[in-house]
Amino acid sequence: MANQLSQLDQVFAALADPTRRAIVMRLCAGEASVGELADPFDMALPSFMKHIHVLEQSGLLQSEKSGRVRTCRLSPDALLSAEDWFQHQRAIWEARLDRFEAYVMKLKKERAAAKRPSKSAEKTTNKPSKRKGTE
Amino acid sequence: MANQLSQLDQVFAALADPTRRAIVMRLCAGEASVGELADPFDMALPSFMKHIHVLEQSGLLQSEKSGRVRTCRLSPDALLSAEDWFQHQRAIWEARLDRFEAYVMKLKKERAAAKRPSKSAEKTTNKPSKRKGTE
DNA sequence: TCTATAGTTAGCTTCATGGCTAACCAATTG
DNA sequence: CAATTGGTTAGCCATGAAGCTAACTATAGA
Repeated sequence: MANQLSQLDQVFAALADPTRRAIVMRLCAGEASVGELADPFDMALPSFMKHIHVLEQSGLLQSEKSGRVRTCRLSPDALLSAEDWFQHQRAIWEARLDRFEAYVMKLKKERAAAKRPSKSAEKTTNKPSKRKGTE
Repeated sequence: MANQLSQLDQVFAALADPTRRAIVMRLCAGEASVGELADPFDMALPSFMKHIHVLEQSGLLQSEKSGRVRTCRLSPDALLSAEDWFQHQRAIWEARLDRFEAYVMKLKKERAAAKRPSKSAEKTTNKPSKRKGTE
């Protein structure tokens, strides 16, 4: 678990660079050699290889050399684990937001009840307001 | 679009640091002051403020000062846009994989047909394999 | 075998990042 | 008013990231 966090460090750091993000996007469409990958970029090969290495060390990329050509492919596990992190945070955030909404709703109701106490007062109708609206 | 990429740079770079990821996770549970946020970390306040600033500039965090206390909250748009990036890549990757699977399936069928041409080759078993099981 | 191709290694610059201390506002509070 | 609290600014330092060139290795092809 603590190990995974350290991998998250590397995955996010890898994806923070536009060149590396472009490489990942390209590899989503299928495997390619280093030369093919490097071609669209105006960059010396050693510099480009550093990016490949960063991606490989982060676990986002696997490569294999046969003859004199190294073929790279995406290894999606790291990508998925990063995506999971987002989904987890979003779940927590949305749960909190649901609670907050329920709280505001309760406040509104109490204020309304305070404004016209002639009406049936503290009704405390707990409307869940489940708001699953994908947004 | 190109503009968004530049924001992705900042968001991913911000999330590459475990301290900042912890701040984001904490803020998912609700807003907090700088002091409250900094408390669990063994770090001088100016250093910590740099992290806050990085998060704010990436668009992940909003803050507001009232009196002498600055309150921070998460602004989820940046988080969502990063999550969108992952989902987009995964969609492409899965589409490619489905095509690849279909291709392998076709190869298998052709090989089976070549092996025993007497039988009427199996009907095109189109198993979509929609792989929605990821979660 | 000779040459061109595809990567690789080594070593160098430059700049950003992440940390620190010290000093400095500006609100609260006694 | 004086002291404390909460944050801010300025400036320093060490490390690492991102780029380059030059030289090298090893395979493929003529």
